[in-house]
Amino acid sequence: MSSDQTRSAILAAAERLYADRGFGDVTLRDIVAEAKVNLAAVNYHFGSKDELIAELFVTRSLATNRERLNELKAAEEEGGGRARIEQIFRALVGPTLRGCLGPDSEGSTAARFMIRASIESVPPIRRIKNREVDHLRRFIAAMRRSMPGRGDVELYWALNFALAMSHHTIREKERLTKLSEGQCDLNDVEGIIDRVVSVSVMALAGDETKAKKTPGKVAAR
Amino acid sequence: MSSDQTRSAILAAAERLYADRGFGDVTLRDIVAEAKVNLAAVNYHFGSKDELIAELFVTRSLATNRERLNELKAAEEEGGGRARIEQIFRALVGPTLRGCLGPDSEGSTAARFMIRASIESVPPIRRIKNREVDHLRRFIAAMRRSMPGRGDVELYWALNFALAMSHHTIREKERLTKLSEGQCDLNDVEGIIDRVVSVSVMALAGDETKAKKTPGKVAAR
DNA sequence: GATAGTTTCATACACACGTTTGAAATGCAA
DNA sequence: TTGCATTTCAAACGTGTGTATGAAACTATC
Repeated sequence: MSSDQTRSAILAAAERLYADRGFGDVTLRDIVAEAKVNLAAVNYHFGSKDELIAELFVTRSLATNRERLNELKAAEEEGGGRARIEQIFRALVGPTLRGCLGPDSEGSTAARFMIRASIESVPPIRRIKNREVDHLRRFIAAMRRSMPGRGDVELYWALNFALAMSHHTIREKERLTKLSEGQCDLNDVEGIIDRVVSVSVMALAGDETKAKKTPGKVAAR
Repeated sequence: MSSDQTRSAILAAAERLYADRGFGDVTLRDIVAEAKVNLAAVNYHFGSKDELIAELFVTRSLATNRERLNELKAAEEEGGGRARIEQIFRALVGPTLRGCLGPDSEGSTAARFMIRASIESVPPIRRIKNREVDHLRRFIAAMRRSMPGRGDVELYWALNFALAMSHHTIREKERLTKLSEGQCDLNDVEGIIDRVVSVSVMALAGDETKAKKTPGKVAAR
């Protein structure tokens, strides 16, 4: 058996098991059993368990980031260097939501793995996530070009909220289904993207006075 | 030493250690060393490690829920049974944000513990969170009374997004600080609450046509 | 087909973990 | 003080873990 076959058998088995049962409940012995390879193969090919997890996450994460940037680039070219703000948000949250929700969501191991990674947040994955800042800066730059009137702070908050809605919906999709007793259709991915994008745009474009400082009534305590 | 002293020494030590180093890195032996009690005391007083964690989380979580409901109740009484929608969101996200962000955030062990619980999501805590649905239904009911015109689905989504923004901001506060190079002031809790509430209101009250279905341009792929 | 390099394999290591045990100490009521 | 229940303690148990080892099997090159 060639080396690559073993490597990818391990990767596939690990991703499947992690997706199904979470990081906490899956041991190397489970993985090698599923992959039908020897226990020592993991350390031989990946160095350690953490590096295996990291490789899994990096692969999927890079793919998503590439999709995001492609959409962003397309939107900017279409607008001659300035994408419409709505399209920027769409490029930001679309790929993730499409990947993790929707029709493939149940079938796709990759999607379920990324959901797990989002929920459980194990050390090697956290380490990688912290390097994602550069990637997000590209979106901030695009937003700045798109809405030169807004201060940077407003842009950061809008981006933060867009990611918040997107990730939280993925993380808590089961709770939302349960809470709404099935009334919220988590399979209608495009509808969800529309919602998230629409609210994100409102968060940024909405009432300027409100966005800067809502005097608001202090809640009773 | 009376039984209660040992119990609370364990609780305090555990909360402090979990808050500082996370659930994954703290063992029972660390806890009993910090609490200066015997190893067996944990199992004697709590039954198991998971039950200790659960008790910690339940205590803090009940306190937050109580605060939330108090604010909600006050708002509804003030409005004669119908709270303003803005106040409902404020009651929902205010206590959590105030607890986990702001000036106490660094000092308060409880706050840092709850942030950890939000980030790491360990099994016993997940189990408890799943029972939180009933609590959220009270807010849905209040929202329904406040805005009888809206369909339930819209209410569920708005509540989902409000929690999303609140929790994500807490979870990722360090990344947001890093991304914005300190320009987003995570210590200005009331300002953050204003932002979250304002966007939540917009998500619900904003353009009806938009909220139901944004035709929107399908993103380039 | 001999040789060097790569990959597999069974096995064991070392250890950290949560939990259990049974005796000792302590508290408390009669 | 006696007797009984509660609480503490040191020690060990049993298990599951990631990792290391060294020999065997395999592969490719000459």
